[in-house]
Amino acid sequence: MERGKDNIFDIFLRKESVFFNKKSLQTSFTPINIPHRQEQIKQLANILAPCLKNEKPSNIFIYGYTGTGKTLTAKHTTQELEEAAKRENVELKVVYVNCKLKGSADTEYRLIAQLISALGKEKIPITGWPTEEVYKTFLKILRKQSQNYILILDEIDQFVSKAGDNVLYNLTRINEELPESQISIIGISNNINFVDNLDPRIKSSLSEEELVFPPYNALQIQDILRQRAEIAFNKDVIEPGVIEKCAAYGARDNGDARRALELLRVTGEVADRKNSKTVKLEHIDEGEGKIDRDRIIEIISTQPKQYHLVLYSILNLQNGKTNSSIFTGEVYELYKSLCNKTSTSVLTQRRIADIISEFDMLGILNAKVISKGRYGRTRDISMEISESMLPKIRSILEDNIKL
DNA sequence: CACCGTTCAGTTGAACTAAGCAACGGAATTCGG
DNA sequence: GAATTCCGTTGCTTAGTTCAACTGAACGGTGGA
Repeated sequence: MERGKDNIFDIFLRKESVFFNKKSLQTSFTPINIPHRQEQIKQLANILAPCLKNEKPSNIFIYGYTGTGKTLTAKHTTQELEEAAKRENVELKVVYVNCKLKGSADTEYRLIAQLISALGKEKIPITGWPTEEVYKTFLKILRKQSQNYILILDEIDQFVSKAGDNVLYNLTRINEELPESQISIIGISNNINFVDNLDPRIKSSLSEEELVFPPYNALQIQDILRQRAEIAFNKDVIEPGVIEKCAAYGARDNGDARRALELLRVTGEVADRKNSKTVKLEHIDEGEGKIDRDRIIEIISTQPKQYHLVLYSILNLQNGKTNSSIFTGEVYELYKSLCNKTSTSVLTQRRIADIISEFDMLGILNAKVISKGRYGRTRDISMEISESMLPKIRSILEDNIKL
């Protein structure tokens, strides 16, 4: 066969795209300058600056809703700081860890292990060591080089709700055992009330300085989108009003710039798929639906099998009876029979209750504890997912369960 | 009718267990002389 | 006899289990008006 002639990817390669460089719309992208966060960057820089003179900067706590640029600002500022430190010949190391990632940094042991692997080549086994030993290794690495360390702990609230605040206490105390180096912590949290439930000692040392990121308003999001769109799209492919509408979408959602960016990206993809030369307003509506779908499908399909069985049970129960509530007991019964059918080991009701409340936290279910009076208490469970997605989800689950 | 103790079906926290894993140290095996 | 490999033991984390205390309003009985 002649090379390239009938290759199915040729269509894809030759196809014209509205995108020039899609990367700038992805969440991982760090732009050179960050609009409407100059104030926060300046504050953060001021707080961190002392480490350029080998003094320990205060620990910092950053709050703000999702998509208000917390992570971006922290990364950007520390990056600049690192560069400045290099110029000034100051030893400085910045470590970023996202504590939310399930199974990688959601326990004390794993968080420290993550920190260690971020700092160097030292290997920590997944399990088997005493946590104390992991701390020792961590300290050893810190001690090896006398320098300043800045630890960025992203989504720290998620971590503490799972693993407790023990680690934070230990981390804040480490400085006492390290005369030659200093570590400072930047904690990032979406949850404003998070520090209130913290041990007062940790609270005071962790939030020596606090930074609040206000939500962006629609105009600010527009600026952000324009800046990114400049890089992301080809010239003149975006029709008037598109940016504004995407921005409005983000602004409606607690000033969430991330969602607005995502929407713009997905909208562009829709335009591409429709072979449209420009990104039109009507593409947004389609993008808007797709964005939620993608997110939920992503979450669901990455869950383990037992979770799928539970969700599938709930899905079926809801199908059976329209609009009346589903209770934990029913879910468990159906779940058990599903386990038998698929020859999966049956977990206890205790665990299933936990799984249900995890789904609740993920926003896939709505599970509220109610009392049915003399008929006990239970959770009132309902799906939080739009009707139109259910078939798709059902097929994902069925695929995974292998009925 | 208002009040109040009972009751149910889970919830929730804590202690416990099994499965994996790594390190340790002694026993068994290998090796070079 | 020293070096290396093997293997059982110990001690750890973690997901899940077991145990038991707790919960909160509907039910139904009681007494009062």
